[in-house]
Amino acid sequence: MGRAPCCDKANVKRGPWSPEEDAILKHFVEKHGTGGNWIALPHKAGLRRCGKSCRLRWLNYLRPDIKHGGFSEEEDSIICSLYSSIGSRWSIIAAQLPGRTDNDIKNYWNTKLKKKLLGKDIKDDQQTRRLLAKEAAAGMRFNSSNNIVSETMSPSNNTASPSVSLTELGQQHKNSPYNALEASNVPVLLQNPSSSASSESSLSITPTINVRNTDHYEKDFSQMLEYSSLTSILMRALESNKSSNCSTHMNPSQLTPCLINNPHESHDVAALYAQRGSFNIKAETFDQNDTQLAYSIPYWETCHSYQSDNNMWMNEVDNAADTDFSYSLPGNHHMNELLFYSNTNNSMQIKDEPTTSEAYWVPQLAAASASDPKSSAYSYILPTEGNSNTAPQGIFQEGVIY
DNA sequence: AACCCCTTCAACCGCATTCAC
DNA sequence: GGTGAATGCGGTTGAAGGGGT
Repeated sequence: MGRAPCCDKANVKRGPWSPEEDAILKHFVEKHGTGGNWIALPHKAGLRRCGKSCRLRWLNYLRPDIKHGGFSEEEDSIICSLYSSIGSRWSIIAAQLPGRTDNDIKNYWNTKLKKKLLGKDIKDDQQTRRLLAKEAAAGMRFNSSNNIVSETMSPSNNTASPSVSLTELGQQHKNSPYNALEASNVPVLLQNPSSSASSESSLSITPTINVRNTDHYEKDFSQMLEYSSLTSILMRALESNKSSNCSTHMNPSQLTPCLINNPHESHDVAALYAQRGSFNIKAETFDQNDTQLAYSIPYWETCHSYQSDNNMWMNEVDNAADTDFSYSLPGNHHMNELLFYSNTNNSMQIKDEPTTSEAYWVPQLAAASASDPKSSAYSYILPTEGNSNTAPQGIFQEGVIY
């Protein structure tokens, strides 16, 4: 047997709420709470409304922490960044903006923000997101230390207090194309071992997420060994927010698991750091002696991604004349898995079909020191192809805060 | 004043998921 | 495990209001 019937739809009032109805609902909820049952609430409160309507009215308008009025520049920025990354998932975006409702943000986006940012030549959602990604990529700048300054995310002071955890995100959307946010993956990587014993990592944009969970990396590392013949990989994401002690501006919700693959049996490199939407990437290759190899890509590239007509995620490099860099997403992969290949002449290109579909979470972390960015970069050495005597060796320092 | 067009945003709708039985 | 109500979400609608002619 199921539950009792919801409500008598023939006898409920519809349309705009009167001030009297608002007062009744507000008074009732503040005094008694929802009781975990919105369907029964209108009857108890003496309202001729559907429970669903009551819930909507309370959540979107009456509850006390609702922020009415115009959106700030910072809120605009967060909305744009998240929209370019995850699309129209308003509830998640709203979770980043305390006091704002998903309905609010959705309306604001559709009526104002989209036009304000992108002009009136918008044909469809896909174009919108692509343009936004370009905007975001254009917002990436280098400071004098050659570190990234993300102007578009710019949550350095973290005024947003997210109310949704990554675990919740993963659970809510485990079947979405973005299911790399699954709880089983994300919190482990982003967990701060030095913090409380909470099993969940808050979706916050704070430096505290940047602590390595070595157990996970060891496991990750061993998996990687099975598939890669890379000689050495260095991953780093440099950012300049030294004032907050090595914080990254990146929002964890935008992190992308990356597939590292080397189908060419050469010393190709796939060194990467990615977030959906726009991202900056620097690829460098080192041998076991930590000597930088000649075919490293010694400069930053600003890339941005977009969804192609056949729903494939593609990327573009802003300065394609310098580097032919690209990634593809095979059809049997999640959309947010990335493949990075390179040949050995300092250009990167898509080669053969991948030989593995394993995905790896990539350290999302930033270097602590602008003067010596390598000092806190994450790196590990992989055995050279054909040299089975070379013991796999991960190199990382326990407890290092990036 | 009347009409039209556009913008805004609260509310609704349909669907997918969760949950109680 | 099956069923159906409850809940949550995103897309859409339509009333209200403002501005222009």
